[in-house]
Amino acid sequence: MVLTPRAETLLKALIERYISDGQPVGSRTLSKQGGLELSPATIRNVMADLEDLGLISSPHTSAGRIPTALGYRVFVDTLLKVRPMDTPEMHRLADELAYDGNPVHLMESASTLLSQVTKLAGIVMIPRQEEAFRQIEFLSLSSANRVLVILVTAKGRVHNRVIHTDHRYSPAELVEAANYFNDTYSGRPLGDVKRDLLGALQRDGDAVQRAVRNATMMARQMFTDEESAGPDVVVSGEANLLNIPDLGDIEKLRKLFDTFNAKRALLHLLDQSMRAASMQIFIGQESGYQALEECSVVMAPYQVGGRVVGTLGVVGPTRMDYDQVITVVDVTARLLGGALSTEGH
Amino acid sequence: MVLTPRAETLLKALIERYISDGQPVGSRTLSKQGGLELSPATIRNVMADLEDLGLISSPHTSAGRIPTALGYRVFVDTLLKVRPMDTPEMHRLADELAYDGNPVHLMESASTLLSQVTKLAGIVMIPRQEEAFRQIEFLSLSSANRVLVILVTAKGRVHNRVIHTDHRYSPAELVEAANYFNDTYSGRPLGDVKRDLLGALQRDGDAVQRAVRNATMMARQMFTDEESAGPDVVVSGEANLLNIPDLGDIEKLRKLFDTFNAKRALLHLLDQSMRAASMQIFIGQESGYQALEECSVVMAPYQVGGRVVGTLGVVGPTRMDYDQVITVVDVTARLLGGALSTEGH
DNA sequence: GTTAGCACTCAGGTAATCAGAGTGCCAAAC
DNA sequence: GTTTGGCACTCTGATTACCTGAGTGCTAAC
Repeated sequence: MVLTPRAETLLKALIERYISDGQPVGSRTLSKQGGLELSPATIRNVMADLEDLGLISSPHTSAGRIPTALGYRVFVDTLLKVRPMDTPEMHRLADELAYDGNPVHLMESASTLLSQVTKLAGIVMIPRQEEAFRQIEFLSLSSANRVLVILVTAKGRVHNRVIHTDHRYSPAELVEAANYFNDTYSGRPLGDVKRDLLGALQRDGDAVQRAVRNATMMARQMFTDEESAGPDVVVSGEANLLNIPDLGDIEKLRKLFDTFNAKRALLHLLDQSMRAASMQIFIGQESGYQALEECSVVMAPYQVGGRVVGTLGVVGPTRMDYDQVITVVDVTARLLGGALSTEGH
Repeated sequence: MVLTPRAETLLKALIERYISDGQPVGSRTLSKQGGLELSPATIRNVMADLEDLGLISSPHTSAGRIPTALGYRVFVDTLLKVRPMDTPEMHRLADELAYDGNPVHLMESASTLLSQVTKLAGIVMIPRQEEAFRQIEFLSLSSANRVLVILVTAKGRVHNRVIHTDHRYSPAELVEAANYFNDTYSGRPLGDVKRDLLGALQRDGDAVQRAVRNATMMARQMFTDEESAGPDVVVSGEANLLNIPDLGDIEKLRKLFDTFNAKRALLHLLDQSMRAASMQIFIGQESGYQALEECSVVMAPYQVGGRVVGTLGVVGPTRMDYDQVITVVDVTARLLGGALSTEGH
């Protein structure tokens, strides 16, 4: 599929017009504002070619043409020259990203930012990275037989949990238990630690010292159904999608909202985007999900210290302002990565 | 406004019919299945009376009648005999309420439960109660100059935060600081503690011992912009509302979704419900919020140990199945209270 | 290759018509 | 006096017919 330069500019003009108007675009309209000086008739010829190539189509005989998914694809891949965002605008965005030290809040803030600027739905994935064990502490609570277990990971994330014990431990016992644990497992991935603990269940002999047994027992409770769940997703601005006439069919909207709630499909897309390590755009059915068939998804991974740690993006109707969305997603990804790397270390 | 018994049963029949059908109800329909043996003409007479009282109205001359907000009010207050839920059904609900020890998960679970059973939107408020201080611990992290502050409240909730210090503290210093703090503030409300800390800023003289100064400084960081925010709200099942033909106007839906996101209106309603200490029902504009004008809200507070600690409910169209919703909300409130009070104590 | 002209198609709006559902009211029946 | 049957009236919603405007494809001329 090779397009003449003229066909290209025509296609570009048509798509841009359609994106801004939402109406099928006819030859006359294009002839007047398309930039190139051609009569409607000529334009009709070119449009017929474009239709043969599957880039545009007409909803019915006597309406103008609208881009197909393939048309958008070509537009996005080869016609769209994304202009870099000017610095003042970028600073404005950066200011919106409130960082209060809590990474989850930061993600939420990024998601709202995306949805507010684009007027579409913003999504941000918070990956639960496989972290390494750093330190565990057992803290006796003043009420009987309860111990607070605090787990600090190598990245400085803190998990805690109150567990019930069969008897009251002395502070000394607790310290001893913690020491054993910290010596043994420091630096090991959490997954390993967990596996070990479950294995320990079996080989607990009488031979093992009490401190070890105590530590094992308490730590095991800590790890039991600790949210080992998958990564988490923040979605915001779904309500924006209600505004969009393209998604007129309420049934489609419903499916979309269900998808947002289920989040499985989103996770999959986000995951793909993680791997891709650069911006990805899914147009229409390209995402492979029925509910997203009339939607496009623009996603970009964000990095901290050169490593991809998560991904974010925007979901909207196929007819979205790709130009704007792409820059905003790109910039937000960079800003988010930047904000995260200023996190204490 | 006093209704004859006949008018009452008629109103009841009409509303029940309208709730299940969604169509304006005419005299013929009512004559056939209304329970009472009357001709359409008679029924028309009674209906005219009901209309004069403002309990029902007709969308236009030749449609049947539909209940007004006032009509629903009377229906709910005096006509509806809510039957208690049967125990097997109740157990089924109880099973849905998964309690994994995390109260927030429990609330989310309750909200989903509400929305799934009623097919409407469920809301649960998680009040940030004013808690009392119980215990604070400072834990030296292996990386330089970072201390993990752990705060345990009287109710056993744990907050933690990593703070940066100007120099490295020895374990002994940390213990000393914690001891000072625990001795001084044990049992005091968190608000007091916070106030004290901010005050301490001023009267920090050289006279004060080092341990005290250290403790104050670290604890102050802990309390700084600790989410002192208001209570939190969990909303789920909003997507259910997309299904409902009553809210046909997409603009209204949008407003509703915006309201859910903003949550301010909800908080206010929930707050009212907290005070009321028994179930409350807002029909149509009774809630006082524009966005909820075509909605009803059914809320009930839930209690732990006889004290109201939060409130939950359902939002749906004015034309909702009040009978079902009321029992479900009631039962869920009791279940949630029950589940919460099995929480360790 | 480009353009003007022309016949053709189709969606969407407007108006007219019609059936169905329901009401209000009056007079007769109970 | 309450209830009922009957009848004229009203209004919605569906169906149909019609018309206009926008747009196309094709052909022939430039």
